[in-house]
Amino acid sequence: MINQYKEKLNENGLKNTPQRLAILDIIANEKQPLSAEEILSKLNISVNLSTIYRTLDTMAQKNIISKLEIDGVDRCVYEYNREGHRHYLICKGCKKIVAIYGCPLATYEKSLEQKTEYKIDEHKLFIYGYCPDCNRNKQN
Amino acid sequence: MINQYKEKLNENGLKNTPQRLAILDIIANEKQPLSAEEILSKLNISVNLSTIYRTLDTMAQKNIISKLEIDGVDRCVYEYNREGHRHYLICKGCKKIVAIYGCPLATYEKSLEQKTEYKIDEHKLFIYGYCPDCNRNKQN
DNA sequence: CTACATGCAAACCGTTTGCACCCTA
DNA sequence: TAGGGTGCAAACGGTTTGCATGTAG
Repeated sequence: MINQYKEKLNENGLKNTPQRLAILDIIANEKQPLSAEEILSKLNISVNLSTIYRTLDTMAQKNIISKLEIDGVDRCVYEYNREGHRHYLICKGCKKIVAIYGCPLATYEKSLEQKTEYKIDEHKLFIYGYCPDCNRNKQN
Repeated sequence: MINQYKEKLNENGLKNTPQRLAILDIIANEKQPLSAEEILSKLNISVNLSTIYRTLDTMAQKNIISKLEIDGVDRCVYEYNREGHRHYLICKGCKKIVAIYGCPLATYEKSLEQKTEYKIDEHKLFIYGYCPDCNRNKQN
């Protein structure tokens, strides 16, 4: 597992450092996107916040992870780049962010490209609501 | 036109001030979402930036306008609430934001609600690409 | 006349940066 | 041992806030 990370870094011309391995380990094992502070709090070794930001930026540039700025969420979150296009389900109560795989928009995108004459290359879909827990609490 | 704005403010229990009318006038006559600074630069009268932010917040709370934070765009933009659900087409070149009416996601949302057991009440779709102008320039 | 609005300046806060030191390859 | 990586502290920049003053109703 650690060796996978080392290879991932090597492939991308990044040096292996304990900080990078620790950050990569956390983000690769987390299903939900995490903020820099959340990563900090999950680290077993001490890493400076600015190092975390720099590491995340670097990895995002190498397409190892993705950086997300979500409307209604006050800080950037970062997520390991797994296979497959995905969208996000955001709980307005607890702010939990869940990735959703599969996408209903491929043909829509094509038709939009024709209509608008834009060269479309990407889209981001964020779905908002209340998770079962928060929804239950709202009722009370 | 000005009277429409006055009524809109009255309806929502907001006092009529020259600042509010001027801001409302600009945002209601603009098809693209605007940032606070852009509104400032379009104003004919002098209004303090913090007043602009406060006015926009107030109007957003009253549902007169919407506040948008878009991934890849560094500041908040605000838009007059017209009829109809809409999405946004963002040019990665010039950062221009265009609203798109019509939505292909109604049935998808329903199915997702069943699958996830979330109470879904909203979604935001941002489509990224290059506008005809920027696309042409990219080729050169 | 009073409660809400505004202007101004300072604070906020997540993120970025400059620089000296460190350590991987 | 050279060049990238890290820690620390300070800067950044869009947005927010406290407070004194202004003004709509």
